[in-house]
Order: sequence, then C-alpha cells, then structure tokens
Amino acid sequence: MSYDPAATEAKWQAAWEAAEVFRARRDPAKPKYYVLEMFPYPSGRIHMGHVRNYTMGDVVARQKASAGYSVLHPMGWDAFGMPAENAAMERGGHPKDWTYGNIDVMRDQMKPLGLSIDWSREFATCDPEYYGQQQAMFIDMLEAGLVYRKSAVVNWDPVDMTVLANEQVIDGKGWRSNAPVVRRELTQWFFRISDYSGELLEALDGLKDWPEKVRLMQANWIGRSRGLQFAFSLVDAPEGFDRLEVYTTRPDTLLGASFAGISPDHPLAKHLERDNPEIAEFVAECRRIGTSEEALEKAEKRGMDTGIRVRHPFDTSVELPVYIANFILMDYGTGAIFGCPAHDARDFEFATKYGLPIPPVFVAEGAGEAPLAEAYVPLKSEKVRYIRGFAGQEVQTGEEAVNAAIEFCESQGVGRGVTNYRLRDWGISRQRYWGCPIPVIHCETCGVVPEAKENLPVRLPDDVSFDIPGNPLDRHPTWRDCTCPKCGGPGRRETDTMDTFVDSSWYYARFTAPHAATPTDAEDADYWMNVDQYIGGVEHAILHLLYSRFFARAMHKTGHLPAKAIEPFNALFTQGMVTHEIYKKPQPVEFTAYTASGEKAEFTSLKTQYYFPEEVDRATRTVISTGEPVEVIPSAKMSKSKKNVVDPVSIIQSFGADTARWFVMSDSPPERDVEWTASGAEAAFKHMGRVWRLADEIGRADAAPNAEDTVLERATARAIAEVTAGIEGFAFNKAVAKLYEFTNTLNRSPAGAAAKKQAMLTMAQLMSPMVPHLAEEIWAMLGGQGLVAQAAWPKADPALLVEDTVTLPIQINGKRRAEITVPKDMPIAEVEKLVLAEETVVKVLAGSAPKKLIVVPGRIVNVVI
RNA sequence: GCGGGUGUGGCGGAAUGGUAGACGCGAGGGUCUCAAACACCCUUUCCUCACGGAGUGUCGGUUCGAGUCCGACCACCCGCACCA
Repeated sequence: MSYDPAATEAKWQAAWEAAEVFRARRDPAKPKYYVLEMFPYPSGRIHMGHVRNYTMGDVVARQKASAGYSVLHPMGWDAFGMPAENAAMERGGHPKDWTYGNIDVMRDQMKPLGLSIDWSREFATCDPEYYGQQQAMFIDMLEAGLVYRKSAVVNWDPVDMTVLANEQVIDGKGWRSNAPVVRRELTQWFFRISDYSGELLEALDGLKDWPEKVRLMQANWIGRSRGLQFAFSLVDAPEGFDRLEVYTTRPDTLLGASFAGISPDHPLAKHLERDNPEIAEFVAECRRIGTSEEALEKAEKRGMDTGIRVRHPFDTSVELPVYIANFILMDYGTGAIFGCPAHDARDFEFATKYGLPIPPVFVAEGAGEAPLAEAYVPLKSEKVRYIRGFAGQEVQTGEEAVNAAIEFCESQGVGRGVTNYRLRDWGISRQRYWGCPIPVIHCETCGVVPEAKENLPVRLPDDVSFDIPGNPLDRHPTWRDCTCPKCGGPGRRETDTMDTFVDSSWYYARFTAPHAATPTDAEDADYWMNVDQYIGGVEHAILHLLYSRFFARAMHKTGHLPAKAIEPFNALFTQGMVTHEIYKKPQPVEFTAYTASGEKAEFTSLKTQYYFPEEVDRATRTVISTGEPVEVIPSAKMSKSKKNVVDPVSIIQSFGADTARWFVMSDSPPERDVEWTASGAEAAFKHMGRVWRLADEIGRADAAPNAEDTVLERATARAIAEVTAGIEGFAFNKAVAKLYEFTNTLNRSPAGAAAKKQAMLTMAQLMSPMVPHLAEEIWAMLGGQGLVAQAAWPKADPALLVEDTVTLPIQINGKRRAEITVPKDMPIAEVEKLVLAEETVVKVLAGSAPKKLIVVPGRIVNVVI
C-alpha cells in the first residue's frame, strides 16, 4: 500500500462535511476567531495566488479551531465589475450568466483544496439579496448626510460615446476606439469620506497588528498638511475674478514666488477659454491627459501665460504672471498655487522652461547665495539660513519657518493657517450595467428621492444588450421609467451603478449573518466582529482597506455595526504573489494582423511567442515537441498573456491538494513572492510520501521502550514549540522547515515503538493545518481519537524545552575561531578562564593578554587582541 | 513623477546587533538493483593543493562585533483614487 492522495483527500473531505466540522457557530462558551481572506473576483479559473492566499487563511483557521476557538472562515465572490461586461461585448451572452457560470467553476476548483470554509455562508455581491441590503444602507447613509452629488470629471471616449476606466485609457487613447480621450464633467454620487480624514488618520495608530508599511501608505494617502490659505489680488482679470485663493504648505517661501499657477479645471481657466481660442486649445490639450494622477505627474510640465497677473501680498509693486499649468490638480487645495522654483522640483522644471526667475529663499546653513542647478529641497526638520525670510529667525528649520510664517501672515491679515487633506471624497458613480444600482429616483417635482425600502432591491433588468457602447440601463425602455415614491408622479431611475469597492467594503460584516433580512444582524455582528485576521495582497493596501475602514464607520453611524467594529480588521497580513519563470522564443515571430472589422490586414506584425511551462524541458531549455531553443526570463507574476501560469487544478490532479498546499506554504516567507517550480512541487509530493511511509512503518513497529525515548520526547516538545510559533507568527515557511527537521529526527530515532507512535501522532497534528488530509490519514492509521481537525492543539512540556549545556562560539576580533561547550549557568568569570585556556586562543595570544574579553552569557565570546 | 517595499550560495530561503547560509531544491559521489525508477546515506558559498583569505546589491559610517543600525546610491516590485 502506498500514499494515494486522490482517494485519501476525497475520503476526508466527505468526513468533514458529514461531521459539519467547519460550520461556524455562535458558542458563548468559547472565544471566537474570525479569519478572512480577501474574496476573489470570479474570473473563471482559480490560480496559484488563490491557492496561496486561501491556504494561509486555512492554516490560521484550522490551528485556531484546534486551539479551542469558535472559528468563522467564510468565502464569497466579488462578482460585479467590468470583465463580465467585456465578456458580454466580446463573446455575447449575459454578464449574469458569465459570472454565475464562473462562480460554479471556481467553487468546484476550490473545494478539492480541502479548505475549512463554512460554505453555508457563501454569497456573491451580485446576488440581489446582497446588493438589496447594500441599497438599504445607501439610503440610510444618504439620509445621514454621508452621501451627496457633485460634478466630477471622467474619461470620455468621444467615438464610443462612453465613459472609460483609467485602465482602459492607453497613452491617452481609448482601448477600443483608439480615439484621444477627453475629460468630461458629469454629476456623480460621492461618499463623504473626507469628513473622516482626520479620524481615519489618527486611528491608524491603534492598528497595532497591521503592517507598518500599510499604515504608512494610508497615512501618506490621507496626506494631512498644515499650510496657509490666502488670496492674491488679481490684475487685469475678467470681471468677477478679483482674488485668487491659493493654498501652500510652504508659506515660508512666499518671497521666492515667481509665478502663480491654476489648474486647467479652475473656474478662471474655464472662464478664459470661452473667448480666448489659444487658451481654449491649451486647456483642451491638458484635458486629453486623462484623469489619473499618475498620467498627470508623468506628463511633461507645461503651462500657458494667461496675461493676468497677481500682486504679491507683501510687496504690492511685485506682480507675478498667472499660468495655467497641466500639473495642478483642481481637487487638491484650491486648485491654484504660487510657484517657488528654488525649493520645489516641479516648479523648478517649470520656471526653467518658461524663463522665470528662481530666487532662493534659504541656503544651507554654512553656504552663501549661488545660482541653483536644481531645486534645493532639504528636509523640513533641517536647519537652513533664510536670506529672503520674513518670519522667525534667520537660521531655523523649515518647520519652524512655516509656523512662523503662518503666524506672521495671520497677524498681517494675509490668509489663515489651515489643515488640509489630500484625501478626496469617494466617487462611486459608474456609468455601467454590471453593478449595484443606486436606489434613487429623479422626480420632476420632488427632485432626488430615495427608493422606498419596501421596493428594494432595485433589481438589474435582465433584458439588456451590449451590442452598442454605453450604459444599457440608460437606454432601457421600461426600467428607467418609474413612479416617484414620494408624490406618485412620473420619475426616472438613477442609471449609475455603484463602484465595486462599495461591494467589498462591507462583505466582511455580511458574512456574520449572510441571509439576514437586514444588512447585518446585531447579535451576530456583536459576536463575530471584528475580523481577527484579514489576509490579502498589498495591492489593496490603500483603496480597499481605507474604503472599508470608512464604510464601517458609516455603517456604525447608520446603526448597522456596533461601535467596536469601526475598525473592522484587527490584524492584517499582506501576502506576496506567486511567480514563475517565463519561457519565450528568442526571436519575435511574424503574425497576420487583422483589422478591427475582422479582415486580414495588409501588413504582418511581430510578436513574442511564449510557451507554457509544460511545453518546455527546463533542463535543456528547449520546446519538448519541436526541440527548438527557449529563452528563460526570470520570474514574474503569473499572467495568462506571458503563459507563465501553473494551473492548480492540474497540480491537484497529479499530486493532490496537500502537495499544493505544502508547496505554497514552504520556502518563501508569506509576505514575499513565491516562485513556483516544478521541482519544488515534486519535492513537496515526495515529502508527503515520505511522511506517509514513516507513519506506516511506525504503525507496524514493535521496538521496546529505551533510553532514546526521552531524546525523542525532547525533540517533539521542541517541534511543538517551534511549529506553533511559526504558525502564530505567520512564518509558515519556518514551520514547514521545522517539520522537515522533525521528520528527519523521527526517521532516524532508535526510540521504542510507543514513543515513536506518540511523536508521529503529534507530527500529524502539527502538520494538519497545512496538509489536513494526510494528517487525518496518519491520525487514523495510528489510532488517534476522532478527527485530527477536532483534536486539541498539542502543548509542549516546558521542562523538556530546557537545555542544560550550551555551545559558545569564540570569536577573535569578531571572527569565529573556536567554540567551547559549557553548563548553561556557568558564571562569566569561569567562562573567561576556560576561554583563555582554549587551544586556539592560547596560540593566537602567544602569551600576551587580550585587549578586551567580551562574554555574552549563553551567546558568544569575543576576544579582542 | 510621487508614495511604499524588496535585495543573502547555482536556486527558494534561515539568522532577539552575537557561529552567515537552518530547511528545501538542484548538482556531485555512494548503497540497493541484472538495469532503471523509487528509496536511503554522504558532500556541496567562493578563491586556494594547502596554510589561509574573501563574502549578505554598491559605496561610506557607528560598534568589541553589522545581513541586521545610520547616510548616499543602484536594481527590481506594488500603489497612484473608474482594474479587481
């Protein structure tokens, strides 16, 4: 008989299901533990990234369950979003069918992994039951003043007549039409997340079990700044524009100002473009950059002199030109700035380009004034000497100067100190079909009216088509027309749907009562919240996590979550990606191009030919079928287009789920990327077989108890301590390494049969979070009671962990040269004596005394000569 | 461009400021076998016959002692608000 994963895994999965082992139950007698992995988008196939993510959560969930917690470990689907509409456009069919079909496939692929998930709580965000509750909360939040409408810009494709997502804008052009994209203003729905800027920032300090880097990124994103807001008076400006409000975080550099700048979306720019064709042309060009901040920042800094000037507030004889500049954001501050090129890299580039003066405001403490080759931007905490300062000391830190400048300006009646945030309100309007409908009605007499709660959910209509671009809801003949819930008169439904980030901002709360008739159930939310351990990719470090933190607060305000849940994730872990080498043909290949209408093009084009890992012989670097050479490119995130993907389904079929789980938990630390290698997977599989055979042998052994039993007991105790520490500390790779070590120890141990059997049972338990099926099999083989999934986690006897001697390395001038073994508690003086008598030390000292002798008890000895 | 992170043998990685390279892969050698596969055992950072020396992306600093702390730089990865 040998290890047979296919039969074993199916058997134990059936056993767990029969015993309802993973059903989450409110148990007042037990502490609860809520483990959540970021739920997947139903793309159609699971990938190795999913396997890694969900195995990590499963290891935590299973270990906590063994340790006596009542565990909640649910799964669902982030099911709204663009890909479903794209699929409908490309292949026909309906987004709903595509999405639910994908969910069925992915669930079937996921189940063989043997995850300890309570599948009875499963839902998809596109279930009307889910989005109906989301609509109910939207209405509550609208009434609580957390939602409002305002005009905002979108990427507009003038050919397809549709709104584009940032990722659909490629080099300023629409991905399908290839037409230059323009920014267009639409009235859209917003959540008032910026009202919570300060709170969201300050509460980061309380998130002790979040990675420091994530808290830092969020803090920078929220971007609190202290600055001065003041107004320039305008010269030669159109009527109605007397003053230009600007915001600056560096008021200390006010005397270094050489120009003022306004955003192309600033009201003044909009006014000027009306009767100045040149300005209109420039502004139009700026608007072609698109809406993403990244594109704006990367674009060449350009501006246009408006001919208007501003008076300097401290020297009214000085007039500065007003430029419209493409890098100024309307959303931040007042949409207008003053430029101090000497101390800002962007302003420097701009001033150099347009021949504007660059007067320095301060210089390095010992330095004199000299022409600048680049902007001088020291840290605000650094002391500098002000040569054009107007507030505070001559020599002071930037920070002191900023504060002094704000105080001085306020005393002079020039502006006021304000605290600003970079965080903008959260725009949730999407002009798309496959999302949660925003449940409001536009009534001619009553205006914007929320749908009556008893009419929820506002369901998406099924009879839609995607053969023409644009939002099908907007042109639906009957869905759009409705009656006003307030006056009963004719109304029109809102045709915008919600950003899918809204869906994922509260799913963690819904899992606590997935089928409640209200968004949450008070008792369930109170028992299960918060999520004790949240696991997902760093790519969600800012948006998803920040929106969720806001939404939890909004849910609390509207009575859907208890106060303790306003920070919904107690601990966060961000895992790395699964990567793989890329195999490609050394030279690009020609291929026949087709035009948009499907006809053969006149020309051929070049493209890179990639190969799937299974098509390649890694050792000879050739294609198996043809023998052609293959170029190997270092690992990158698995992606279909590069064909560097490994399908979990085929791995499970050939090796079993335990092998896949063991592999993704071994080697790489979980926060780092893991590289999938075929040899690594085989090694994991071999290890499964090795452990199984060892258990089988032990089951049939009959050696008598002997002196080695205690040695094995000590090793077992150490294994328990180290594996437990590895799992609890999210160092699964180290836990796996310790299990390898323990396997070797047990394999070589000459201990008696009973001791070895006990050690093997413990090993089964220690392995069970990672490879639960094999663990059950071994547990049963050796007569363990019940299911290992329900057995109590082993505890190490502290007495067995204590060593009585210790090996001290001896360094000479910091280099290891020898070692001595001494009793653990030997006094330092005696250790010193032994060291000085040690052969190598005697030889090196050659009779002279050491300069210094450092003994770190239990650690190391350093002899300095 | 801005913000955040990562960098250690042929490879994945380990190392409270205290023996750099645990554990695994790969490679080399051996045992078993008619043979192979499987399995098991040994070796494996680099240079050097050796003695010894060098070594954690690069350069510099702090320290009895630095992969770890500090400063500057290089490379790669993630995010940038309508991808999820």
